Amino acid sequence: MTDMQGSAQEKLVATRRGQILDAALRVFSEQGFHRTTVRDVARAAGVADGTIYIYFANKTELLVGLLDRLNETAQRNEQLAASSAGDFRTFFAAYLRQRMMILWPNARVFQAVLPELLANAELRDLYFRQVLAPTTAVAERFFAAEMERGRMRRMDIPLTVRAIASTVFGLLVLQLLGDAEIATRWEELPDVLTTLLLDGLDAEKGITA
Amino acid sequence: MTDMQGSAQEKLVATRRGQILDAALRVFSEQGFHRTTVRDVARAAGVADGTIYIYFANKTELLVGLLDRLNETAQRNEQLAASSAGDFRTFFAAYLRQRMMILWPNARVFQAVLPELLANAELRDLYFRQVLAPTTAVAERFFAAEMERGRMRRMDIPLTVRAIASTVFGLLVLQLLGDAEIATRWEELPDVLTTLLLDGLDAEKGITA
Amino acid sequence: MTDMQGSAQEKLVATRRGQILDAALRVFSEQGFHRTTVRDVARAAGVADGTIYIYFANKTELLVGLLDRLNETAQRNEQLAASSAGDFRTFFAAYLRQRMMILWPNARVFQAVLPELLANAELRDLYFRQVLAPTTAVAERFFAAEMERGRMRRMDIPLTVRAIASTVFGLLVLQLLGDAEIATRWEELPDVLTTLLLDGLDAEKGITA
Amino acid sequence: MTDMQGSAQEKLVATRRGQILDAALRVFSEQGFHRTTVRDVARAAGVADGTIYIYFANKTELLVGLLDRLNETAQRNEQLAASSAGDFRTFFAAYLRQRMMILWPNARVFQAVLPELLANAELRDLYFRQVLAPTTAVAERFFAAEMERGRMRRMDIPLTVRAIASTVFGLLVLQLLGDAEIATRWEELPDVLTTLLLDGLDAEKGITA
DNA sequence: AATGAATGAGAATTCATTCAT
DNA sequence: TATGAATGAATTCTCATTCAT
Repeated sequence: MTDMQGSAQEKLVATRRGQILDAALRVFSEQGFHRTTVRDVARAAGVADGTIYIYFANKTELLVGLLDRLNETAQRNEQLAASSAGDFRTFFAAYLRQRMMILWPNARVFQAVLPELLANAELRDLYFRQVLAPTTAVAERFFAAEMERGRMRRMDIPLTVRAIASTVFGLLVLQLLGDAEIATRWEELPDVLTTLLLDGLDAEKGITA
Repeated sequence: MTDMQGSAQEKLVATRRGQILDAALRVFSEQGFHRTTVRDVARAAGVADGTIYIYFANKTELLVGLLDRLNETAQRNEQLAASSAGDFRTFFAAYLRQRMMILWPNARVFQAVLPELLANAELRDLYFRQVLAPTTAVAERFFAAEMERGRMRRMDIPLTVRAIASTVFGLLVLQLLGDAEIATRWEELPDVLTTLLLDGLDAEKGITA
Repeated sequence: MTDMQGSAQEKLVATRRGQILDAALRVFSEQGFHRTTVRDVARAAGVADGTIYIYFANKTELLVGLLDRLNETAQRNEQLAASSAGDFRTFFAAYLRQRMMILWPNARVFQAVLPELLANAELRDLYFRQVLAPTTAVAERFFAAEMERGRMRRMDIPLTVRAIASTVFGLLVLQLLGDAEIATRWEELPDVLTTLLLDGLDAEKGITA
Repeated sequence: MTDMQGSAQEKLVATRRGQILDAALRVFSEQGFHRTTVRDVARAAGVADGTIYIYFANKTELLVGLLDRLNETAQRNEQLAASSAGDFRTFFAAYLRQRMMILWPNARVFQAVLPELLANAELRDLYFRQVLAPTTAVAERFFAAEMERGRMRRMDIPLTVRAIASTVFGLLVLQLLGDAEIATRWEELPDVLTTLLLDGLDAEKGITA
């Protein structure tokens, strides 16, 4: 019984945390982390100021909480790409699309979190170690395998992987900076990117093919 | 004589402004805009707190000042790319290298400015209108011309231009987020990117060619 | 119950506001509004600096708060004078005495508030519209009625009313400027003023009568 | 020669001081002493910030300077009233008119100086000792003499003198507080006041006479 | 004498965090 | 648990005053 109480309790706590994080996401992404007061978060969550501190040690932990949820999303989807059946083009297109599908719905989260991530060394390291580095490592292994199998041109794997990740990530940042074209035509991007990154810009190639 | 006094005065003011902006760049990029106090900037610049306000209306104007210098750098180098002699590959490699040569030395500036740029809507709009939009427009015209001349594969110009810009910009951001690989091997990137973006990843193409 | 909690809450808030206003009155009247820091008020009220801002939007609102209390006092006593039974001399003596009884206990408030009232156009307008103009209008109506009834010499009502008000108000100001005679003999003033303003200085009149 | 240089010098200094005081009067009366910066005064006077400190020890001395000029005006006119020929009514009307003629052109000076006079104990004492007390003393002697001569009703001289002074002074303050009636009809006031203060309000007296 | 850049003490205000209820 | 009043450290910005030119 105590056990069941405990888990009901835990679920309630998780719900409350989630509710506060949702509020934090909303206000942080609108006004930025620093311009947002804990009171803003509390109001948005419909709780009192002090209640925030029952679920989070301090204001920064709200950001960490958002980061953790991002991390979970990333991890949940990491396996997806592993199913690399078919030819390289199919694999790559799927890979790209999946990467973008993770990023796009989290645009608001990035708007909320990225500024502080760039400015706060501690947070940056946390994110790098927990999210970026593992993701990069996984991608490197994928691409290395593809290259081994001869399905991909021989290239510098670490830099290429980072370049591809950057293309997607950079598009997100550009959009966060106000680029409307990217925002409105996001769904078209996977195809454009697939062509660009698989076939390249060079006309010679395209024509010969 | 008054004239010369005036210009000497102006030069002194410009020097002082520059000295303060240099200090702001240093401390902002290290601790972030919000964690840095005006006093930190003053100390770093070797002046009194109040002196800052002789040259800048408020703390945010320090950021705008850094942004303006970035803008000037960008504009100074905008013409360079216009010299598009030779074949597309040469043009593109030059274009890429130039883009990166602008960004790389300004990595610190971006570390200082980007977080606030992402978080502050007003600043964001300023940067977008003054820097991003014009730069994108110029690039679109370049690429459109190249495509017309048949030197480049037919592609969606707006999205492709943004994708390429994002690749470079995203690499910068990824590096700012702590990726050591990008930081240490930055000089190798132009070549890797040229291959990636001109020829693509697809082994078929590479082999057939 | 919620209702009672609410009103208890409100009473607490009103108490706190009053406590802070009392402190503000003390320190403002001693050192002047501008020479007094918010910290001074806080210390005098026995609260922390920040607490002031829970009850007042800014330093000036403390002054407005004092002004409002003055206003309330004035309004509460406005009716009193309406009971104009008896002859004109009785009415006038009562009127004068009442006017002075309102002013005199508020001498400190005026010391605190008047300087800023004279210097701050916005505040001045507020006070003029909320207190002075209505009070003058009421007085004009009283005196006009008395004149109509033939109980008072025919005179220019607006200027006479202002002259009488000024005599009382001016005595207060003179006392605030350091005149000890007025301060020590305040209670004798209503009688002296009644004689002066009803009978005049002219010996001829006095003798003939 | 040194002497003449000296006096030329002195005249120049006096002129400069006057120019700065005029500027101070203008800006103080518009914005109030505390809301006005030394830079405001300097700009209004058409000199540099530092120049102010060549002629005045500090900001408060500007106020003292204005007060001194007021003092001089008062003293210059003190004798005027001494010419008390004719009957009491003529004397009193002349006295009143003169008092008001001193005050009225100095309304701006009072707007500039009075708030600080009320708020600053030191300044208040200075003004009281240098201006108010002597003026009151002179007036008391005048009125005492008139009373001795039987030209004036027997009254409490100190309080009556203060009451009369307050009527005039209070009208000025009321006008500074925004009363338009007083401002527009100032010239009519001496007559109204003469009637009020000499004959009184009481209809009985007026009718019998 | 005049200037005005530089100074730095000081003030208003904000806000993360605590804690009694 | 939840509340929100209270706290007071911290921060931005102002401005009287100084002083080298």
